Amino acid sequence: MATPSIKEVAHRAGVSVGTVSNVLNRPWIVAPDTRQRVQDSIRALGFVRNEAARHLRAGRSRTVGLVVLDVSNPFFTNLAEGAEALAYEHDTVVMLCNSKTDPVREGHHLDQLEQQRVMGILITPFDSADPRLQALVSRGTPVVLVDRAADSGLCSVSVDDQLGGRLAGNHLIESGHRRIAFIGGPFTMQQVADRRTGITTTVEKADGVELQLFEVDVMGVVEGRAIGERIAALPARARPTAAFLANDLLALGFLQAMSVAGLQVPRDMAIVGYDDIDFARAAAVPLSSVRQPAELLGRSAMELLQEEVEAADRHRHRQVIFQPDLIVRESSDYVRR
Amino acid sequence: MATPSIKEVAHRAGVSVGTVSNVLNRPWIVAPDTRQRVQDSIRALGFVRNEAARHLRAGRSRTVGLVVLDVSNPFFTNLAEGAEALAYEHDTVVMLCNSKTDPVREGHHLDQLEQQRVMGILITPFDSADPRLQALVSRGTPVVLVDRAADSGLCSVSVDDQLGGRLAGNHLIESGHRRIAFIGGPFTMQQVADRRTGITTTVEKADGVELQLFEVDVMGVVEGRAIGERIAALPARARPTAAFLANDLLALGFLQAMSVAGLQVPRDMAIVGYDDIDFARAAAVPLSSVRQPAELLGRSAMELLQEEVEAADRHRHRQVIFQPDLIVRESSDYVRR
DNA sequence: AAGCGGCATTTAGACGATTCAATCCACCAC
DNA sequence: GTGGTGGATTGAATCGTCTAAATGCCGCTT
Repeated sequence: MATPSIKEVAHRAGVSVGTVSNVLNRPWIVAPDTRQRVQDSIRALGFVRNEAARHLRAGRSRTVGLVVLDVSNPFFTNLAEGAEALAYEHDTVVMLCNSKTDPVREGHHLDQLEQQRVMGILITPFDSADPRLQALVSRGTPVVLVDRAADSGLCSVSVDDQLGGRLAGNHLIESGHRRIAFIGGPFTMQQVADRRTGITTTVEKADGVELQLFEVDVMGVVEGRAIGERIAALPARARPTAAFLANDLLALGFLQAMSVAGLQVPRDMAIVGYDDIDFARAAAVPLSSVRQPAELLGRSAMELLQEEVEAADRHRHRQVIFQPDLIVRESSDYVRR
Repeated sequence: MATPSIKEVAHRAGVSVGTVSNVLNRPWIVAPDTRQRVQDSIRALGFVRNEAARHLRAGRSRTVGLVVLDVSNPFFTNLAEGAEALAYEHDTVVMLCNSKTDPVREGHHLDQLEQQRVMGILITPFDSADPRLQALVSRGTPVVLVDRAADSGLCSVSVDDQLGGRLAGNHLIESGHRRIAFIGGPFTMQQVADRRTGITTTVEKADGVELQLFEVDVMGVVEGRAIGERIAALPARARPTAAFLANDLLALGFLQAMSVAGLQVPRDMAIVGYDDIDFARAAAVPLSSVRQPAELLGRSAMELLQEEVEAADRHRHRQVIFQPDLIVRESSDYVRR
């Protein structure tokens, strides 16, 4: 009843377990007729390899962990698809884990992955300085940071978030905005901090532009809507005329709040999001957004990991950085006099 | 250098491996000072349990596979979150796999999961009659169908898709539409077939209403846009005045195409989608949609699986069916005279 | 006929954790 | 002093697969 093992396959084929294993792993060294007999036996019994046993024996698994901040953010699922595409070619499996921007959940997933002795971990960490991450690495699990630059101690694949912030900032300032909101969070997250730094430096260089900061715990549609309501309720005089949001989910929620509050986008409020997810262009008012090459990020991260795993000793950590693009759509396409 | 094993922990603590294992699994039977010594040793060496070994010994893993049709569809990520929430409580891990509506990829994932001897599999299958699925089950892996009703041979959690189709159909007919398009695919997928049957029966009961069918390979934004362009190009006389799309991604793409083609929604074209994903209400024209309780689906499926795994022998397969709700928003809120 | 090379196959440990029967020891009762 | 009791600990077998070394076998050469 239970799944048959290699032993039963061997018995039925009248050979030893070693031979069966050879058929499975180096079929060419087995005599053709023996091979045939074994293969028949495998089929007849419905034998399925036991990955746990292989893994135990081999000492390393064929699974890669991918820990992202939010699976319901299309940015991360696109990223995951990129990673998985490459994994597929290397006959490895991707285990997608959702930390929900929660260090506790993140830690839990890392523990699980380490116990599974995964080949390696791709992670968009909540905090890349987390000592637990360091410990993980020092205990021998290769880690590649994704969407987050590492210092020389790790491989990483990221996008220049400060540039992203500057692009958005420049665009809004050039469009004549003088009160701009930056919305994102938590500010301790490097991605958010960098995007903020980017727009901050731009604003500081310009004369008479004020930047208002709004922090959220989680960057989802709901939070964007909430902040939007708060801002819409401000007296027009104090209210920013443009908002730069640290991701598109926030921006979409924010946009909804504007429409509910009866504010016109982009006339009363210009909006720029981040990530350029597919839904951005389908929004009520098509959303301007800073585009990141999500799939490429995932793919490159996996590439670096494969490299590290295979080269093992002579591997040098690398930090790959991509450039973001600003995509201007209707939501910010309005020049303020 | 390599991760230490239980043996080294035992040696350092001056006890046998059995004792270490006891500290890990039944700490209360170990004398307090011995326990302390072992725990210190564990900490000092940075010992991490080897899941592969545990699994091999135990014969069953603590992982559940979840195979969905499209991870970038928020419906499925919501569903995944529901499943994972429950898994978390049971100290099990969810492995999220993306079949991309491709039987080959689906098969590949099932193979991988079976090799890993997962506790069980939750799957939204491409084709629930697939003999491979049957084989999998007969070899002993518990399977629960998700978003897809099973016959008595399996547990399943689904939503009444025919009802969903009828709700959409009634709504559109009552709004005065006489030429309605149904768009989805592949038609061989049960969910799609049922939604279609639902609207078809409704249309047949009404006088003088015509239903036009459009089939797509994959239900994504891109495909929706393509079909939208095709339909927008029809002469107004032949063009349907309303479209019911088998998921929201299609609907969002379709909506975009309407706007590009200069057709007003809902006046020139009413639109009803399916799933009611978060983005539906944030769309250019807020989208009417048939809502499915995605998280609940995931949660319930996991519940059934846990039940099957634990009760083992005295388990009776159950088919849980939820009811969908029609959410009417602006995209179909227009009565045609 | 003995020896040898070469191929096909077998044998026998690992791998790391779990578990259960067996052992050990201290203490108490008689 | 003997036997018993019970709690703490140990030892050894086991899970399924892989692999390196060993064996067996055949035919060929010398």
